[in-house]
Amino acid sequence: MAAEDRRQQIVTVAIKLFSQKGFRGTTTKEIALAAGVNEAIIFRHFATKSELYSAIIDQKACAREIPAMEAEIEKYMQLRNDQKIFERIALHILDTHENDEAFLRLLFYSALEGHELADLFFRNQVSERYRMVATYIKNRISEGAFRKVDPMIAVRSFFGTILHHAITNRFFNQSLGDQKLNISNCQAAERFTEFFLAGIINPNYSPNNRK
Amino acid sequence: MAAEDRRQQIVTVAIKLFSQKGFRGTTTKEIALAAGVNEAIIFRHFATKSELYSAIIDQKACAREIPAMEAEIEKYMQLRNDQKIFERIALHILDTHENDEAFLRLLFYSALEGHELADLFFRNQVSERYRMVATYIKNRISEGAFRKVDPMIAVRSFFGTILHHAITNRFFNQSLGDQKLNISNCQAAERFTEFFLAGIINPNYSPNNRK
DNA sequence: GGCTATGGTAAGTAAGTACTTACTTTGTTC
DNA sequence: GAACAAAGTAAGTACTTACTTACCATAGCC
Repeated sequence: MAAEDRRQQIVTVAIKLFSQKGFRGTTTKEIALAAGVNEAIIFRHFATKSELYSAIIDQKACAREIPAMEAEIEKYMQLRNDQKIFERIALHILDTHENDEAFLRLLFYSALEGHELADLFFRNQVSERYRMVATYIKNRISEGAFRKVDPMIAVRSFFGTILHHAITNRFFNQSLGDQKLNISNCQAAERFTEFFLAGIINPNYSPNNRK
Repeated sequence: MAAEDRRQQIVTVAIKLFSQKGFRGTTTKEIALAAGVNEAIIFRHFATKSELYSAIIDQKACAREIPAMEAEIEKYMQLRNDQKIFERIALHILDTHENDEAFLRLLFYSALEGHELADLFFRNQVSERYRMVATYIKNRISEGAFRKVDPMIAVRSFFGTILHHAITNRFFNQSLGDQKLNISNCQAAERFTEFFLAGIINPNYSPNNRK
């Protein structure tokens, strides 16, 4: 196998294992076994185990988001279609976490073990999205469409709701007994968004009669 | 030192270390060093490292909640003082996580590493609290005081908001750049509750004129 | 066919790891 | 103060860890 392919294969295998057992909990021997090569070739491609982790970080933390999704949200923002905006964001988060469980686990391990992945991800991706949504909410408030709330409170409420749903379903669903909430991501996005918007929309507002 | 005291001391030290570095990431030698004893006496008190973890679980997962707090909430529920109810719950969660960071980390490590602590905690504590709040919301809806929403959606929204705030502030505050939200737990409880209630309260309701 | 670069391996090493053994100290009881 | 149990220790054991060394195999080029 060509060097670059092997390198990528090792990274892919390592992502899976690190996400399952953490950085400390995964041995280079296991990675080699899962990749179907001798342990030594890992160290030919990566000087240390940490360097392998760094390669993962480069690949994951700086991954560009699907621009199609961002464009879609931009469009809905211009149209002032509140329901669609928040529904789309929610669905994106829920789907991402469902399709890439490994990444969610990797993020948490990173935060706990003190690697830089979680920090970089927050800095590069989450923070930016928070800002975007906060700005939109601010605009809607000044238009009179939303009640006068602290945009950051609203943002945390919304993202908190969605993330909590994703994490709870992923990690703790078995533990919840009869308190489960087994609905599709699509439904969840719709209903959490409805609930959120009902709390923030200004009931006295009509688009033709701005404040 | 008496056996029971030493045992408890080892557990206390182990909680701290496991929460910092995880079960797999903490060595029995480190625990012994931090407890100021020889490694062998850990194994005199606990047959294996796992048994030490089990002792922690017994102590943490089944810890009785402050009954005073629960009584307080019960009282507010009877008085139908919505703001106080949710504010008190929120404050309890935020304060718990602030005062016992170790426990939050222990829970996450447990969920990731697949120990039973997280599961037990959810089963014994979280699930119960979800049920209690969901029931209250149901009652308020049938009284006409709250809008007709799915109580589970509302519960996840509320707990999600609060937990997300606690976790974000604890783990990722440094990474958020200018998107920080540095307010006291007291303020956070009050404002998140206000925001939540605004979304769920039935605007046409007055206590003397039930549905 | 010989030469070399490259992808691969077997078999190490030194420093941990959980856990044990054989022994010493210390406080209590009579 | 002798007897004895409990609290403590130093120095192991067998195994695993990240990382290394010295060696093979094959493909491409002359």
